[in-house]
Amino acid sequence: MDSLVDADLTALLRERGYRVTRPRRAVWEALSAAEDHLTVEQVCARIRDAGHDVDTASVYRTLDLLEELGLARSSRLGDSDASRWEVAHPDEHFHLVCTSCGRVDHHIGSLVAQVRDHLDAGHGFAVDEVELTVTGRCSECR
Amino acid sequence: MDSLVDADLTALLRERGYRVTRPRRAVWEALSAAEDHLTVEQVCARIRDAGHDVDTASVYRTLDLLEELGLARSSRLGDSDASRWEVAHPDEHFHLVCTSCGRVDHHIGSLVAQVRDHLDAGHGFAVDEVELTVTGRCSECR
DNA sequence: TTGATTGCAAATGCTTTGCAGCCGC
DNA sequence: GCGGCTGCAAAGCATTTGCAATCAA
Repeated sequence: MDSLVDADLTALLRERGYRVTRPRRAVWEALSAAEDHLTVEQVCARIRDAGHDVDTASVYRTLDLLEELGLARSSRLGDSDASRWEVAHPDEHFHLVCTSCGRVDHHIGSLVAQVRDHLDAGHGFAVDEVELTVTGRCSECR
Repeated sequence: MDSLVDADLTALLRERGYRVTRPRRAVWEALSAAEDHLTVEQVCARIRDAGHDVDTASVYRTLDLLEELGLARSSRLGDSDASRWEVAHPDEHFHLVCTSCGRVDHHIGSLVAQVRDHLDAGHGFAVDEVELTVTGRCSECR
């Protein structure tokens, strides 16, 4: 699996004139393998667990780069003050944050697209990004 | 105007067993008078402009209190890392952030309610808060 | 070789906290 | 007067930055 993931990253980096380095591969692998959203600290931890060691500053720099490349996406979820990162999925989705168990679910649907269409069509606002976060209690905690 | 605004705050504070102090009134007045969203630093500045002087820490504490009372609302808008505060309007709205001029518009509509209904009805998720932020370019900047 | 990239450490900026003194009740 | 609140200063975190050393190309 890593090979495919790696191929994507490598190709994109080269294409844009960036170098393919170990920190960059490590961050990307940690992020791709993650089920949930990761803080920078968690990304570092997973890289360490995988036997590598990458400086926190480099992780920040790499995540910013991945975002610029369209491969990663950051959001501020819940009440924590640390940004959380995930792989940028092509489909638009939003987040359901449970205030009780802390779980973050993805919810894929037409809602985000509806917002986009609504604004594009009638309000002269050129939508770039739609960020929708819903907090509450999930089905298991309610 | 201030008198009405003040009356609301005073009554609510007393009711909940909190004291009515000058910093609390000053923060509330600054926030109520503001058209747009204010950072903590901006709240301090406006209070100073009004001839008072309040410590930043107290402003933070007061804003947290106002949020708990349901009078104020905070959000992280755009790319800035400082929270921005506004009076908690009873109607649900979302924010349109222009990445070019930085302006933040309120947009009132049924969209937020739609999201809420959608989730409440079919997904077993007890919605507490819906936060919707749209970034892009406003009609004047596009 | 060459310059982009990293690691390290220091700096920055927002926010929180401990505590002594003050002031609303 | 009592105890909640404030102001002050220091601490806490997440994030950024300067710079010399490193390493991909």
